[in-house]
Amino acid sequence: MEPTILHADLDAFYASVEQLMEPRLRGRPVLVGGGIVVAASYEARAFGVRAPMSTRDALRICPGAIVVNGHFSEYLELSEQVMAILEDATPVVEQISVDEAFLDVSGTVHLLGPASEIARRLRERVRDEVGLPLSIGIATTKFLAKIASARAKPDGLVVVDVGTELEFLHPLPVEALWGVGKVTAQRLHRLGIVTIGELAEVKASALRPYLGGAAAGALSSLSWNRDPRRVVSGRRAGSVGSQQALGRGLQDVDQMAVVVLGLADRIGRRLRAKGRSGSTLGARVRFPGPKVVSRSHTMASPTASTSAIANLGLELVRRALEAEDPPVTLIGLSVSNLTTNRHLQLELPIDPGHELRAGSDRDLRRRALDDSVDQIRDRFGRETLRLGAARRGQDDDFRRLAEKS
DNA sequence: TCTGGGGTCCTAGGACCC
DNA sequence: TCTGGGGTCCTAGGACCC
Repeated sequence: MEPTILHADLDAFYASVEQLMEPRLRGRPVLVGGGIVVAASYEARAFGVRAPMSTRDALRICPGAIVVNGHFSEYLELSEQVMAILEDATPVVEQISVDEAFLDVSGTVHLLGPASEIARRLRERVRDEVGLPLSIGIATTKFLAKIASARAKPDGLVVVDVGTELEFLHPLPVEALWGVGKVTAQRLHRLGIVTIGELAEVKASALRPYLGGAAAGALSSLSWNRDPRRVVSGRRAGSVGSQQALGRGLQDVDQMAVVVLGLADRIGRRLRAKGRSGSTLGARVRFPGPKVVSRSHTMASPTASTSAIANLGLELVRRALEAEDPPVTLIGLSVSNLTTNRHLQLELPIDPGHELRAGSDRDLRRRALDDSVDQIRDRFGRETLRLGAARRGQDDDFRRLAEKS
């Protein structure tokens, strides 16, 4: 029997896309980012460049590198193409970021052949049809498949056969485990635990005082390749946020208000484009050094309105300033406790096609929008406050539809 | 040590309800 | 009035991931 959980991971995704779009970058060290390196091509990694590293440091160790700004909409587009190919192998695809997904092929192996054969064909298709290198790991559990794909890079395939999992896992350093970062690794090292095999020797109850209950239990299980998480398709985001670093920092609350308005605008647009609203608003304010203060507030009803997010956001930032003095080096806002706007989804199917085609004409778009508001009014008998928010959301969606047609 | 921006999950205390 | 236990929600902070 073969393992059937795949972890597919595009290699150095952003940098690979840049090399795909710009032939002169191929075979050369490429850094994507501005102040810091967001992604580095394998040619740059050979010099020791890692993300996130300041571009200055990266150029010092890799002087020949070419720095490019990201093309994020292109990344999204290619990501969607790749995900579509993955979905040909099984409907059970769980996308966990732009460049990564889990697949469970247990339901399709009888049609498409063994998992390793499915993986080989997926890699080939992504290479031929999209032009990007894809690495795949295959194992009996999610986290082991992820470790396997990391070992497969660059541009490879690694299968951890049934029965050989612990042999594969135990010699690896604890940092290879999903969920072990710098802090946890240090705590484990202090206990004399360096490899996953050594971790497996220790009972979860003995780790608990150092790592907390959840982490102790989870890591202990993982060290024995016990990972009950299923591959789940169609996950939806639980929060939408935006943040902005402020260089040396802002002193003036009025200047902070401008930043907050910009963040609220971005978040509001994205929420409305997704047809969602949220009822909890959180603000994160960073001060020089490692000091971060967060404040949050839960509203009586969800919103996707830019002005509501901006007003409450500014209030939360003010409250954070009671705990610490400026300068403020970063402000972040995020909306969570998301719900889906049913009004919006209910009304979207109407199709005044001829009006949408005239998408550049703002008035025509508005009229199409007002038509749908009338329909909502008919159906619900009144125009509620919630409806106001949904209407603005439709504006974004209509614009997208208009641009497509 | 900081440099970015997008997220998830966990912990712990307090308020509140039954 | 106090004692007890169980559960949910909210808030603040932290670790981690890509």
